[in-house]
Amino acid sequence: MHKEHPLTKNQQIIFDLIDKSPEPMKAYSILFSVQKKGIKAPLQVYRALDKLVEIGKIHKIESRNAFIACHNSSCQVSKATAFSICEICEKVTEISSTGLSKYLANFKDKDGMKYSKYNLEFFGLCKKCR
Amino acid sequence: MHKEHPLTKNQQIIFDLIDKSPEPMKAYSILFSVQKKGIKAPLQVYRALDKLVEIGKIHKIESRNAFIACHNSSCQVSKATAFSICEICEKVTEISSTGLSKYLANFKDKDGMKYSKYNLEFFGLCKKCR
DNA sequence: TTACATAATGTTATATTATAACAATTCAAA
DNA sequence: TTTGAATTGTTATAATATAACATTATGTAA
Repeated sequence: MHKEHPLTKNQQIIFDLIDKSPEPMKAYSILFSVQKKGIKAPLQVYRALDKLVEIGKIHKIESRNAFIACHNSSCQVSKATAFSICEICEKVTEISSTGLSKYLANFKDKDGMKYSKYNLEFFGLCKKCR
Repeated sequence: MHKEHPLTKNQQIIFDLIDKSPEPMKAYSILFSVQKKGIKAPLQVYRALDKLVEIGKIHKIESRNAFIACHNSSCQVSKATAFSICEICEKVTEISSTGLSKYLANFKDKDGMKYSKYNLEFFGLCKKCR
């Protein structure tokens, strides 16, 4: 369980924006959208993004350099992420599969080593784009 | 099975460099290293990298914006990649586990959808850094 | 061989993504 | 109420990646 720190002003503004977006948002597109609210510089955006990622409110889609809000209530989620990405329309969906997360959380490599964190990105075509 | 296209000059130079490197290499560090061989511009590097990724000779570590040579002989490997990454020393190892790759290749999401490609990055501490 | 298509190269410029460094402010805990 | 940590504001710059266009090499089929 986490202590639920309330978000700060910039964090809240940026989280709300990402949370409402139907698609992953990129940092400079976020910057553009929040300039009217007084967030003027890239660093202000990146700092909020870093924090939001750290506390698990958003995730970074590494292959796209973009951010989506987390809608998965699980605690572990910032350390164990999986997404499906449509290679045509770029729609991204967070995958929450107990089977998958258990499998990966317990995965051991050749040396018997377990890992504390993972990120998995699946690529293919979404229903609409098939 | 692939038809084995021989690499072009730039591709070969850049592949050799990455292949010899004990750690993932970044594009501009590659550029710096190959300037004495006549590769002067970022685009020349990125084009070779793109091609090498496409044909599966190297992989991109998305969370690090860096590239490593593939040492996995499997054909599928450019569409199905998994790595372990040490969060202290940044050592990256390609994971080749039949179990893992079968599990992921056959993974279906809630809608019963399968994916043509995936990339998985595990994070933790390597043996030396524990 | 010639000519055609395709891929690769070279080059300049620029777009995109991200962080360094430092000063000022906020805010909760001791 | 002070003090320490986190957050913010700001300017500048670093790091990563692509656009656009001209040229050169390579393979393939007539």
